[in-house]
Amino acid sequence: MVDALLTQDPYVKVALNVPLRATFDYKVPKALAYRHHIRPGMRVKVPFGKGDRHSVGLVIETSSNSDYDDAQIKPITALLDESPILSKELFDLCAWAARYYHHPVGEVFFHALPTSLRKGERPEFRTETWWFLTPEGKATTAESLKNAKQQKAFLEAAQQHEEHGLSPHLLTVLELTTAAAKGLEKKGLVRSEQRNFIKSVETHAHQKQVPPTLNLEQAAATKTILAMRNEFGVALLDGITGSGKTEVFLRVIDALLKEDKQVLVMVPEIGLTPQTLRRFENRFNTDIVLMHSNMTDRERLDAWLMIEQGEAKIIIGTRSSVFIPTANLGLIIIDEEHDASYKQHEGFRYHARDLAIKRAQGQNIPVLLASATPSYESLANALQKRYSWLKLRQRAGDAELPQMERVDLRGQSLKQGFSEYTLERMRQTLERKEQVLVFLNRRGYAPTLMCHQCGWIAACDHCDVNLTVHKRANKLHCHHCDSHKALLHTCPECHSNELFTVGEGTEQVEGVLNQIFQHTPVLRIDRDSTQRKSALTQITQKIHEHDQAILVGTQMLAKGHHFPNVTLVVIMDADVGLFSSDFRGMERTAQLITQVAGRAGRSSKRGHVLLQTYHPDHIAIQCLCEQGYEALAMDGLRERQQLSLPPFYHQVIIRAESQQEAHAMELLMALRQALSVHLSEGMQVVGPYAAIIVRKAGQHRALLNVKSPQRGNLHAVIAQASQWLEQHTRNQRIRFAIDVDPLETF
DNA sequence: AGCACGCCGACT
DNA sequence: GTCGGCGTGCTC
Repeated sequence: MVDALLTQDPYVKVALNVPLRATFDYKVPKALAYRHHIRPGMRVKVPFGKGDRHSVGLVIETSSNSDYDDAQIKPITALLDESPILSKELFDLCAWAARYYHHPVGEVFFHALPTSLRKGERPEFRTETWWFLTPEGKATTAESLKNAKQQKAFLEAAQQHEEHGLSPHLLTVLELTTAAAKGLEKKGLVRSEQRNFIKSVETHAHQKQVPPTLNLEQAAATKTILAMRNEFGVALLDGITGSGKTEVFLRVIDALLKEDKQVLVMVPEIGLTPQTLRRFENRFNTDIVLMHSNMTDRERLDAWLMIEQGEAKIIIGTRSSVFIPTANLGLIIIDEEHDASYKQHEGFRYHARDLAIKRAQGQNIPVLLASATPSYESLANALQKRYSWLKLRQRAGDAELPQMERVDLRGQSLKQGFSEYTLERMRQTLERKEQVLVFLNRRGYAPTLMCHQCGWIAACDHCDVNLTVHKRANKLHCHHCDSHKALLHTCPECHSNELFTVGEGTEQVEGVLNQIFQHTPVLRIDRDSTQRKSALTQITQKIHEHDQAILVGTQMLAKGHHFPNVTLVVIMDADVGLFSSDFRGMERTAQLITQVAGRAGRSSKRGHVLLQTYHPDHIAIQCLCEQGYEALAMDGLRERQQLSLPPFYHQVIIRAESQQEAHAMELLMALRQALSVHLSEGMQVVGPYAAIIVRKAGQHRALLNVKSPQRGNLHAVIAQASQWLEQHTRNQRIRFAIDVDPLETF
């Protein structure tokens, strides 16, 4: 004990959940050091700030000395953990992420913890009361309690479930009351026991299934992945829609479960459909834990503990589950790896795919990236043989790939955005009792409201964008800051009442199609129509009920849902993204079109895709239609290399926001000046330039783009920049953000 | 991020 | 006279 006292460092460096890049030094009280061994990864309660304010902090390191004057250093109030709450691997991952993304350490560490643990609660399961029969209860006949009906029923149930006891779940199912239980407890016939809440096996919907036979490609992919299973490595499962990627997942998971390993399956934010979950549940007779944003704090902590203690073998989660602690992780799968929702867009701007790879490296396990439209980054890695490239090019059940056809809109008279040819093809499809999917990535009724007399356009008061017309809600809505106001009928400038809409959104298209195809149900799938909890399930149900139907929707349609009877897909505006100011515009559009096109013609019927375009001869549109996504991506990568763009060059964007128009820009100009002496060969600084939408939610936004062919010197410069920014934004009302590997550059 | 400190307008 | 508005500065 005396030895422990001598070896314990007198100071600890603590990370707090504040947006500050510093850690804070505290003293370890002798009494605490005598009883406990404080180590990195443990939570502590510390005084922080004025008054007797306290915060929860995480010990980063123990230290024999401090740069601070000993008199100013406060002692730790309490030690909250007996052992580190973060494993060595996760601790290192967070520390690495804080450095890589130049984000305040404390915020990174606390981001990795469920809310209740951030607040200092104990990492314990919620307990629940179970009821058991006592020997006296066993000897008593239920009949003797006929005066107390509830107690009689309870005792009978307890006798029936003598072996395992009565769980709260059983109590509800059997309609038993706790009042009865307490009554029987008093009589000494039953006793209660507090047990950890663990997702109950009895609620599991497992049905034994015969797994389908794998085709040659699937079998080869499965074999390759399994051969990688004992060491770090990345495989890119590049499989067209319908090629059976999920079946490959299931086979690999099955093999790992047999070795008693855990598998983390990451899915995009909206990709977590009940369909996906059911598919896993039907296959595996093991607990599957979900981690997503709609869970309560309590549910989250219980799931976190189940995974940490190895009770749950399969984890399906969104972005933040990359930080989930595991007992024996064997593989990370990232489904739809190209999806932008893996990157956090504010605050701690990490990319879950990239962090997953880093994590796997630290734990020496493989990663499986999967997509029908892999990101250019991953394709580049596959080309350079850093990833194993596993291609699935065959569709299950001999289904043919959808045929892509361009519809030339030039000189055509359009009916609310549809060419006569498109409408005719829709008619034919519906007559065959098949379904049509119309894709338009624009919500609302129309993107613009304009005055016929004076040309006034409805714009947002807080952002530099036009307001979107939502006719059904009778509102003008800003899709950037979410503000809305009542739909106007007279022009506020010239008071004419000749206001008209320009362009089409899904709401308008839904209405138009309802008029044209009066006997066909038209169903809309977008954020507005699926806001209510069960709305999406209801809509998909309706789709399956009818033979003919038209689905109208935004990119929500591209994610995960299967519509087996859709044989025609109409892309209303294939040109968005062709002339985008963002270099990733083309990649995004190609992914979206390919994903939506993949919804068509799954089984015996071949699918057709119509791309309405004003640029049928555009090289990209042509390439996508005739040669497909991979060919277009290869062209795109060549172009990226020539233009020194990612993934060949690395980028960091520094964003600044200020109330005052010029402040953000001036700050970044000064920063650029300050950085100029630190720049090395090959580095470029672009900007500062105003954001495309300069004003968003009342803030004026400017950005500075720093590029380099090497990561090392780029990070050195950004470290300088972050230090400079912390100093120079201290008293001004300017906010800044560092975005490493940004997905958006405007 | 919080929170306290501090210096100027309309009110029981 | 004060209550409170949120600009400014600091947290080991």
